[in-house]
Amino acid sequence: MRTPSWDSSGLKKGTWTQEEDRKLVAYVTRYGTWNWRQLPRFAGLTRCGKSCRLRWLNYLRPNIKRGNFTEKEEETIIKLHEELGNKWSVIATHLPGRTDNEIKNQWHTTLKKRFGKKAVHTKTNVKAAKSNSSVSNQDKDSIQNNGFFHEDSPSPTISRASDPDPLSLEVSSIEFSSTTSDYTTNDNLLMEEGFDFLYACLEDLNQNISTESLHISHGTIQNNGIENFHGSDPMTMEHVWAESPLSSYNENVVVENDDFGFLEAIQPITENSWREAFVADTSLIPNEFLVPLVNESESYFSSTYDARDIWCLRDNSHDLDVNLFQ
DNA sequence: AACAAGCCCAACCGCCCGGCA
DNA sequence: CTGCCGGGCGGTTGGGCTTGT
Repeated sequence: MRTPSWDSSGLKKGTWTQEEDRKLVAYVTRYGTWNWRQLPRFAGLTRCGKSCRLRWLNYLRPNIKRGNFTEKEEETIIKLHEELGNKWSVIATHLPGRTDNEIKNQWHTTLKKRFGKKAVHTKTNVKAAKSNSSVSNQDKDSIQNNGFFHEDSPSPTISRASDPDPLSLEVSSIEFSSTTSDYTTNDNLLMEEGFDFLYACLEDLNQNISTESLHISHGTIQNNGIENFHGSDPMTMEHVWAESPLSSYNENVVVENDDFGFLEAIQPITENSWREAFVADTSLIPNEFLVPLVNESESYFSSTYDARDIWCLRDNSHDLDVNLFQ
């Protein structure tokens, strides 16, 4: 779309490349979106945080539904737009898998012309929509929590029986059931070329996950060279887990295979999780999923990266930006 | 085939709001 | 109370794509 360019501060703008997408996906699936502004630096991206956030929310996150809008979806948009006005994010909560941006585009490009004259909304009903909106915070959270649907949310699990877009990034094979908190695979899983690494992991994950009980197999976490960012005492996994944004979700999920520990991050996180101290537990990171911090010239998924190199955790741990952990 | 016009949508921009110190 | 920070949101735009001539 937009021609890549750089602004005065050296940040890249314009169309995202596949490589940038890979970096962002790899980083967010492992670490979540703890702080959008800081994230690009640690994900090896020369983008502003806002741009990363937008790219993730509108394009890369799981459960994004792409392709043409169905008649039913269009009806819903028209109806809700009559009711709510340009509250695209609110409307989006009624259309699982659709982003506010996509709905907005659909309205401006197609629906407005067809129904715009009919669906004139007044200031009054917009106001009413604001104060009386039937969309609860929970509904909003369900679509905003890192792009994942809250397990308590009424939002349905997304199924994509119709018009799948072969180019879409469907990581929707992970379905957060409202009752069992388990994973199920979706035979229709489609991955864009270049993301098969996630596909492969999801398959393996499915084989290695038990839903019976919570079981943490890790022992005491070493400080890994990061000192005092979370207290001076060595932390136990229980502490991390208790403080983890994941702790309130999918507590029945057991990751038996540490190799896929990074996929824990693909689960919903609490609203404030990004504000919490960032814990870089590199012991769980398979090298091939690490995102390089410094050297961008090499392959990002190369096994040549050592976790401690990535996070500057060897002898030069003092190089680590300690502000990140404050 | 070549060109123009319009369509479409990813991405950007600027403002707003909530949380926090 | 106030100012700062960071995410959310709605409006707008750039440019590739499609369609019409």
